[in-house]
Amino acid sequence: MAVTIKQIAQACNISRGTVDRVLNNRGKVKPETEQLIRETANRLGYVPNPAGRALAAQKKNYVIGILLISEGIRFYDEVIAGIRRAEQEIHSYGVGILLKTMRGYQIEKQLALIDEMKSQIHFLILNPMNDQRIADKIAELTEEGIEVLTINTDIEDSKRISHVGCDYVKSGETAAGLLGLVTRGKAKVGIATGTPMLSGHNQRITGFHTICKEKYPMIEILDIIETNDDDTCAYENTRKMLEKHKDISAIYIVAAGTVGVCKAVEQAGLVDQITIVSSDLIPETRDLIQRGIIKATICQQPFTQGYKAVNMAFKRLVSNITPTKELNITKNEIKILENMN
Amino acid sequence: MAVTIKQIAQACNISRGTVDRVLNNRGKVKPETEQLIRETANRLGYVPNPAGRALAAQKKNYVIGILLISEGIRFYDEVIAGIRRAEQEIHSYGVGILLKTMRGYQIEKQLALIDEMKSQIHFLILNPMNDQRIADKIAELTEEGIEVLTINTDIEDSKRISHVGCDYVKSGETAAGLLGLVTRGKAKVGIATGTPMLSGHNQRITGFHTICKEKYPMIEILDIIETNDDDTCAYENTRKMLEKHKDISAIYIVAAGTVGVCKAVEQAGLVDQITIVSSDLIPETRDLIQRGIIKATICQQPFTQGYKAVNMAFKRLVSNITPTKELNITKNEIKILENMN
DNA sequence: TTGTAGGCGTTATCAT
DNA sequence: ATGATAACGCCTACAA
Repeated sequence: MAVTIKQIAQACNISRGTVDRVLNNRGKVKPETEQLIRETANRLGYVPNPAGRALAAQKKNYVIGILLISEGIRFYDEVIAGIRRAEQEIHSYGVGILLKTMRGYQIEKQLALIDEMKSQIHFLILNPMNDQRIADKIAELTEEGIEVLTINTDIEDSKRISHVGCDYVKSGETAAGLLGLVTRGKAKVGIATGTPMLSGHNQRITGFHTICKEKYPMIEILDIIETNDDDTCAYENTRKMLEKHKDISAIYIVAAGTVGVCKAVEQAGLVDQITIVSSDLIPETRDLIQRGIIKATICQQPFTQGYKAVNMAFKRLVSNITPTKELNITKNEIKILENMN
Repeated sequence: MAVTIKQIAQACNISRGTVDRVLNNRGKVKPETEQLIRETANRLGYVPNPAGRALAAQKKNYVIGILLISEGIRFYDEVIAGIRRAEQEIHSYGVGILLKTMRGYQIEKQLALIDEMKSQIHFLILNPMNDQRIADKIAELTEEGIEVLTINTDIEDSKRISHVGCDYVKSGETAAGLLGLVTRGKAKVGIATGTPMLSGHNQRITGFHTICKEKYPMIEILDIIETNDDDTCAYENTRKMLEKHKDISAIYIVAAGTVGVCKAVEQAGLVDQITIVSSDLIPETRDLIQRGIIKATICQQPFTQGYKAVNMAFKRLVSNITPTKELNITKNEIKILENMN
């Protein structure tokens, strides 16, 4: 059986309370006592019992706040599904979830929503914009004892304790690697990105570009258009691109707007000529794969992102366990018709 | 806060002990009391608190037995890694793991090992051979209060409470689907299976065959050889196959023996002509992918299989939670160079 | 600075 | 058939 605080107390001829004070750095312990306790704890290999901790932590009624820029973006449905699943599991431990969502990328709005949530939460899972003011807000929250974990998008030089998300560069590399295989290394590609304002989108393009250059020199990137993560815009710009470049043989869809891009390709009657690789898997994508329009899509485990983020927050609050890794990277999964689901 | 036994007891004007007896079906309760308690529990939405249960279960010193036919098969390294990770996590709950491994497919040996473990364990995770005697043994254990969960390979018509493993048919379908994409639907394929004695191997071939027939009529299966999951045998038989069928343009490696197959292809100087798709990802496969010999491999989340199996056993023992699903199917992941790790 | 005691929810044992 | 009580490991408020 595992070592307990009680056993350490006995071994040191001291009370449980004091051992607890040392092990949880609550101070007010004589240095030599502390020394002794730490040594015995290490010697016996003490590992806190999560069940005990959870039980004791219940009275605190912890709330985990979550703020996502998810409105109007279907991708987040799965992230939220993961959050809900985790919520069920932690509910019986007396920990609750406060989920807020927003639409669009306005810094002020995000700051305001964070402030609004602040008083009701003990931890924040944030889908941040990459801006200094957000980083400052994270620092402020941390000061006040509310730690922050970023999800899906990270933010540079901030005090967030950890990040859960995919490796966007590798996502682009995977898309290129797969396209290289499928086209036998020879293609003229049009890239449909979301917006250059989101680093994740840019990183995907970087990764895609790198692999093309290094491994598939015969894959040529003809054009890069923006969809603004919007299908109408995607349709319009793809249509123009197809008119401009009659020799396009492949399209890499970096972000949302998938339906619009594919509509343009279909209407131009180019389905058989153009190999389309997309990103993420929403129901519409599934449909397009089933119809053979999209050949493959690169996914980033959105469910896992939501589930894992909540679980890390939970462990931090209830079991006082700090995330071991600063970066928790989800897999870049290749989905084709046969392994889609 | 969630509803507790105590609250139910108060609401019914009765002691916690009785409520516990009802909720855990220990009998010795007056029918009308039972009725009342069940109703209030449902009405209030009682969900047992896992932390409380875990704490109380500790004194039992549960041991989860695991028996794998893993010796000499590198694939299982990852399964075992998953088991070890889960072991660490459940250790502090006072639950231990007893892992036994065996080599080769002799029914008697497996039966003997199960008997040997029986007295020391409270649950068995089994990698079973598909034989009636094993099914009978599972029934016997279940009778005696030791429930059984199958891992990686399932067994028909047995009393195992659940199964963790991949969908082998879909694995084969995925391999074919990917090969179809890469070869643009036109290939002459040689299949290297392990042994027709293992249903998983056969199911992969079935899936592969189905997709070829339905979706890629121009993919022709020229030959099927056996590797016996052994590299020497794989090398020899691949060599012969390559001599016999000069026009082979792709190979699907169904099971182990990957290194042997690839060695034969390399020695025949056919690396550039033959597209190889394999199954699973051991270090040697990784190397072959890096060298461009293998283009893609279909994986089945071995780590997750081990981890999940132990966790389900743990929950069953400690929290009295029966697996919701009878089948827990892991994903068939497509790995190419760029998303391998 | 240190010790004591009670409670978190569940289960087991012993008494009634 | 039912109730009372102690125990699991941890945390905390209060007492010393």
